[in-house]
Amino acid sequence: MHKRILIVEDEASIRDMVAFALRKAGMDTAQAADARTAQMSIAEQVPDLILLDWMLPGTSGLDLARRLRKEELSREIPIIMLTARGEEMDRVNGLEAGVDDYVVKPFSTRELIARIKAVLRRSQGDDGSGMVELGRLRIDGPAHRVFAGDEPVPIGPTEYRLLYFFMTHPERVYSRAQLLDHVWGGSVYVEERTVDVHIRRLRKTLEPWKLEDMVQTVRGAGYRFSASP
Amino acid sequence: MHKRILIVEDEASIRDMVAFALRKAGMDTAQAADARTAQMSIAEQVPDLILLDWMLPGTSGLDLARRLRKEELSREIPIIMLTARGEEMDRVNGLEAGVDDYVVKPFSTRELIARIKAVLRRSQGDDGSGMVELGRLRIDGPAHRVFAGDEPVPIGPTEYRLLYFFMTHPERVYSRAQLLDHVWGGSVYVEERTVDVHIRRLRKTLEPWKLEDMVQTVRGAGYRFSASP
DNA sequence: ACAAGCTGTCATAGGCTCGTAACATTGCAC
DNA sequence: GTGCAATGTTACGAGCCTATGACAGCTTGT
Repeated sequence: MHKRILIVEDEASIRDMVAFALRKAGMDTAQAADARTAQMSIAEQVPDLILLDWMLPGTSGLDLARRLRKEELSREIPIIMLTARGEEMDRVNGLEAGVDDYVVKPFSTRELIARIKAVLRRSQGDDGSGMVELGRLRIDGPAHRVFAGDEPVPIGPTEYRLLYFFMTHPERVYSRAQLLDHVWGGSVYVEERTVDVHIRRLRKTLEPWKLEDMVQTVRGAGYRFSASP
Repeated sequence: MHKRILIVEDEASIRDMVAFALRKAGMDTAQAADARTAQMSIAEQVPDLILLDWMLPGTSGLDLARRLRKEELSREIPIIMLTARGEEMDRVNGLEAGVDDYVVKPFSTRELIARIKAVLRRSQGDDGSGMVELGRLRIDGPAHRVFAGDEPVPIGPTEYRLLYFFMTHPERVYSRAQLLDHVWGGSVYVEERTVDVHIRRLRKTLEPWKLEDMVQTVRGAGYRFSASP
């Protein structure tokens, strides 16, 4: 099943180059030269992943990323930022905006494709059925249910979204701001500390199955979901 | 360890200028004015990277690139193409031929060197995934985690940053002042002896895996991180 | 309208880290 | 071997970060 990648980049030569490489790698591509076109393209057909240039005429890539995170339609789409050399220092900002990964120009298409595949793999639990499994935990997306072993786990809406995000993005640290962007959606303003509370609640719901250790605190950085202690 | 760069360019003045800049940047250079000479040079000593002019008398740079990709000996050598303005549209062809990057003339030597370093870095196992490995130690940047073999190593924030710096800059001595600058970030003032304490703490966290000898004292100079005793 | 379930915020408690100072050791020059 | 300088160790109080429980406002279902 071919993945659809939306390339948002104002420089035509780079856009074409990337599009060519991706098609050769068996992906479908759509292109946009600016934020407006990008949003129209998304409205028309939701891509599986967005490659987003940092510098865009008009609305910057970062702004567009933030905006996409606020829309229900586009919140779940993974985003990879393309940044020029020297813009690396802004990584932090991008990560806070809920960007999934970065590729620094100049990049080889091989590297780019590897990253794309990595992000797609991460954010899809692999089989596209909506089922994700990690350790003894299993989450059934379509059914909106969580299982520990065979037993169903009672869980509230926000905790469910949080857990779902963690299950689809395991083994990686996320700051409170990132979690807010990915799980809450950025359109709402809530205190960062609120994340702590929901982490606590998630741990508590996992306690009966002794799985609370999967939610790990990384002091000074954020939280991580992992199968290994 | 100096990298060897082969410059394939018919215009002698450009060739010399580039060679001069690269040597100043601590790289070794070899030169060739045409495809035939280039292949002989490679046969004699395999370079770490090839700078290849797009336009060459006789066999074009693109053809040479294709040819090099077919040879077992030269298949893995990264290639950077030098193209004149207006030739950008041909990027696609270059990609197809397995070119790693492009630099458009006229270029500054600083840019060229940056590109070379970026490509070399990528070709050396730094795949941009944020994973660093040295001896039995492995550090996973995105996950913010350290492993000794397969076991996770519990580690605090500062020790983590210190270890991360060491892992990315191994086999080299750093004074306490340098470590403060790189790990603590020059804007804070702390006693130099504080470094000693953190070195001690780092060694202690590595002790359970008998890896404490990787952190080595260089009396009168500072500390060094190394895989060999 | 009422009950039950959720959520975001706060205040407080609890732990963990960090930078220093003080003291112990080691290495080196003479 | 002596003595000085550099490094190793340990202990500790302050400060920072997280965990936790309580609470009032909301939403949903009855």
